[in-house]
Amino acid sequence: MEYALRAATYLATSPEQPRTVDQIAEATLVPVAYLAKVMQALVRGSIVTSRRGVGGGFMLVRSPRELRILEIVQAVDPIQRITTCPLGLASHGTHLCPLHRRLDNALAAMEEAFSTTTLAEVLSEPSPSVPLCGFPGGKAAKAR
Amino acid sequence: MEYALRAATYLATSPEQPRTVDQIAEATLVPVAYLAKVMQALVRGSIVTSRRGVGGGFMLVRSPRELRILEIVQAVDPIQRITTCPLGLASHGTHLCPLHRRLDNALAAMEEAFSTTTLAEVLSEPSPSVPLCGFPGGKAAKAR
DNA sequence: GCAATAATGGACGTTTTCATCCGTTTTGCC
DNA sequence: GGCAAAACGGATGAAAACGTCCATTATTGC
Repeated sequence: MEYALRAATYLATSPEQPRTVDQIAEATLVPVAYLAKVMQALVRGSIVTSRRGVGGGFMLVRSPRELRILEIVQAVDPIQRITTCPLGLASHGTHLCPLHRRLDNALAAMEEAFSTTTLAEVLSEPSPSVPLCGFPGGKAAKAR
Repeated sequence: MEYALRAATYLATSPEQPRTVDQIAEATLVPVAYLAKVMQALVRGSIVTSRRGVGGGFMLVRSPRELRILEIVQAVDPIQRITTCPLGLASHGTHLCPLHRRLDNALAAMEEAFSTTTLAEVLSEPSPSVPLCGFPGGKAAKAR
C-alpha cells in the first residue's frame, strides 16, 4: 500500500508523461520486480493505465487534483469496514455490538483521514521536504 | 488484535474473577490454542495477570474503567507511527514529507479513536446487542 | 518483418502471521 | 507427597504477504 501511494505520487509529479516500472522503482526506492505487481493492482483498480512497448509505461487515469489517496488505498488494500458481526451468529441484523462498533469507528477514522486529501494537495503542500523525501531529485541518496 | 480485545472485554464483564483460557475461548469464539498465545502477549504487555493451577486463570490488571482499548491494541499489535522517513535517507531530520505525513495522520486518527474509550464504556454502552454479540449468554449460538 | 522496449502472467522462494500440539512448570487440594 | 488444574514454552504446520525470476505478448521504430 505504501508502495502504491509512492508510485501514484510519483506519477502525479508528471501526469501526461508515461513512466516505466524502472523509472518509478528508481524514484520511489521500491523493489522493481515487486513494484510491477503493485502496478498491476493499480491497473486492475483503474487508478492507472498502462501502455506496452517503446514509449509506454504507466499514467494516472485521472488528474491528481481529483484523485483522493483513499482511492489508491482502496484499490490495492481495501479498508475492510465491519458491517456485520464477525462472530458466527448473525443473530442481530445490522447494528454491531459496542466493541465492534468501536473497531469500525477506528476504521472509519482512517478512511476519513485518507479521503480528505488529493494527490495534488500532497504535492503542492508547502513543506521543507519534497514528497517521497529524496525525489524528484530522483535516486534519493543512492550512491552510484 | 481482535482476539485480544474480545478476551479483554470478556474479562471486564467479571473483573476480580479469574477466567481460564478455555472459558475465554468459549465465550469469545476464538480458537483456544491460539488464544493461549494471545493471552501470553497480554501478560507480557501487563494488561492481564495470570495464575496457574486450580482456580487460576487470567484477570485484568487494572479496572475496566481505567483501561482504554488503545492499551490493549498497543500491547498485542502496536500501532507503528511514522516518525522518520521510511525511505533510506534520513536527509531531513524529523519532519516527514507530505505523503508520509498523511499516512501518519491516518495512524494518529486510529490511535485517537482507540484511546477515547475504556472497556467499561464498551460494556455499559446502551445497545440492542450485548458486546461480543452472543455473550454473556456464553457459547454464542454454539449448538451442543 | 525485425529488433528493441515495456507491460503481463505464472512459477517459485522467503518471511510473517495465524494456528495447532505437546511436554513442562506452577499451584491448590486432599 | 501425590494428583489434578491450569498457564507457559517450544516445535511444528498452513496460509497469506512480500518479493524474485523468467517467458510471453503488445507496441513502436526502422
